[in-house]
Amino acid sequence: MSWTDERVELLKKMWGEGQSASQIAKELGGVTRNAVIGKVHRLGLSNRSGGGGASKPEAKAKPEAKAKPAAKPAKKPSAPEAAKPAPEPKAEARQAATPARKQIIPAGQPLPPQPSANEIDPEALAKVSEIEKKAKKLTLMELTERTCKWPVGDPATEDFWFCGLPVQQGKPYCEAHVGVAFQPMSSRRDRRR
DNA sequence: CCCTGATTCGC
DNA sequence: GCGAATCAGG
Repeated sequence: MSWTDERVELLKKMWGEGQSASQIAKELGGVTRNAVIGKVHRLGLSNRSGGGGASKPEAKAKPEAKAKPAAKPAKKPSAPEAAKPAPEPKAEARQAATPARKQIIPAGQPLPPQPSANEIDPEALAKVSEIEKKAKKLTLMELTERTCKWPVGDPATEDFWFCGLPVQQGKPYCEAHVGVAFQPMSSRRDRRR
């Protein structure tokens, strides 16, 4: 693929819209995000500003200088995550709803809380039970830093496994489980739907 | 690990 | 001019 006028045009348009290089590359097809970025630079629109006279008095001379002009408007408009986790459940003392068992988990690492029939958004719970069907059902040893560490079932039984779905970046759980793990305290009180 | 853009450098 | 490889951040 070559950079035809049309393709360059689309590139400019998308870049101007704040699309990421990978998105643009995907849209164009036949190119990688590297190609897109390279082109963007060659076109001289690395700085997403249509301003016009993008004066660049200084450019090279300092290969080590890592200047951060900073110009990140809003790349990811999609972020249905508003409420932040208030109480990080890192505490090990969080064993609420295991029916009646000595949930003595051998692992030394902090394990996630049990679903606890607490009061959680019905929706969130529904979501959980839903995804638990798709769960990878991993064993303790199969867990990685990229797998949801939400435990399901009774540790003292064969019927015990970890969710194992892809975690939400940063978090220890998948999206669904993050939902019930980090309850916005707001919805805790006076939550009726 | 996933992602982002920035830079380099052989082609 | 091109873009893979690499670098630097998040």
